[in-house]
Amino acid sequence: MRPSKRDELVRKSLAVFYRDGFHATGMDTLVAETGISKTTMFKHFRTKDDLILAVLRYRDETFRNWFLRRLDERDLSPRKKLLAVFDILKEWFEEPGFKGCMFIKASAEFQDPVHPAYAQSTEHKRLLLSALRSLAEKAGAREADLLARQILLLKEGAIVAAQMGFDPDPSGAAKNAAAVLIDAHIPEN
Amino acid sequence: MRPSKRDELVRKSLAVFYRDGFHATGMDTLVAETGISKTTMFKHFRTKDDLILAVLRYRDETFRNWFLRRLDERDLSPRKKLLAVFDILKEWFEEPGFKGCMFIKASAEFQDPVHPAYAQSTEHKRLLLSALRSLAEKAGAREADLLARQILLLKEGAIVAAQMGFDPDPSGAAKNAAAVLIDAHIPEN
DNA sequence: TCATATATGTACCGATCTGTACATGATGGC
DNA sequence: GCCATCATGTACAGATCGGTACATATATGA
Repeated sequence: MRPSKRDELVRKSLAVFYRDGFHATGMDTLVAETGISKTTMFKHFRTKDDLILAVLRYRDETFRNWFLRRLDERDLSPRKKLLAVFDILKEWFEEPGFKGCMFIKASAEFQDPVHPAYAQSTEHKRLLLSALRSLAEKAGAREADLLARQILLLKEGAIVAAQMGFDPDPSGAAKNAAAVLIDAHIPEN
Repeated sequence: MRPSKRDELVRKSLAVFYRDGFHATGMDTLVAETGISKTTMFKHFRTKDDLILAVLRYRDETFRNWFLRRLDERDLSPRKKLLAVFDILKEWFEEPGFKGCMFIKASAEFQDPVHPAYAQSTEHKRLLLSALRSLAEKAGAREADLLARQILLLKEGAIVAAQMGFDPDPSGAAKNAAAVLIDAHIPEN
């Protein structure tokens, strides 16, 4: 397996960036924490920003795959899947090293809309939104787009609340709210 | 007026931190952008972190005062005030330099729960939540605490959506959702 | 007018930042 | 065994980081 060192670098850097932030993490810290030499790093990525972009791409793939796969594992109706979103969210929040959403944080540190990290972060959310929209359509929602956007708003709000710790049970409150919205948008069967 | 220079420093630094981020803004940048000498800065604040904390305190005061005052200006019932939250949010989003919530960003850059900037950010949200809870109680909500938390989740989600730009009308979608929740929680009169 | 407090400009400290040069070591295919 | 590739360690460049020393204004109040 040729490019395994590169993947290892991306995976391990992700953990450090996620824990400590992007600007706050120097390349020397990455050397110390990943055990990969600086020479090798700059051979695979021309700049720190390039590495950050690769990390974000990797995060988008793994997180989105995990999330959507987790949704599909359960053999639920589209309607119930929309609710199950918040059960999966709860699992995530309870993971030991949970520190919020990497893309929210990336867009907070790279605010310039022209910066690729910002664009990448927005794209991640758009892809999730599109998955939710398709679920809402399958569930027969009257205004599928609106419902999907509202569920995404609840999800993002819950993530922020979980990260900042001002709500005792963000996923629970969000799930309860989502249930009310779903009932309002989808005719009971 | 003795401490006017200090206030000026806080106000002007806030603008730069808000626009460019905390770690990404150096003290030399602050000198250039505020026109205040570095010597003076370090006479008023022992460290950069101390300045950041003063900025966050100032932001908490001004933003929360602005938001709650704006709510009270309109002579609405508590129920309608809960909805008006999202009209005020919309105003904020449409301001020229809008770049998201300073406290979400602060807690993203200073993730250590022990860091005072993190604590300060959480406190800001708690204070807003408590204002919403008191509104929900006055409105006669069955589960005032839950309703307030859900409205706050929608608000935070809308802020993230507005900052990242993945939703065409975050405040509108959030307001619509809030209306449904309010109707579910508060008996129509 | 004199004393005190506050602000400024410049020059600098040591540490850290991203990124590079270069010589050496490991690895694997033929 | 040989060669090309990939990884490593060290050492460093040039810029920027947060923070300080010090001498000089500038303003205020008695």
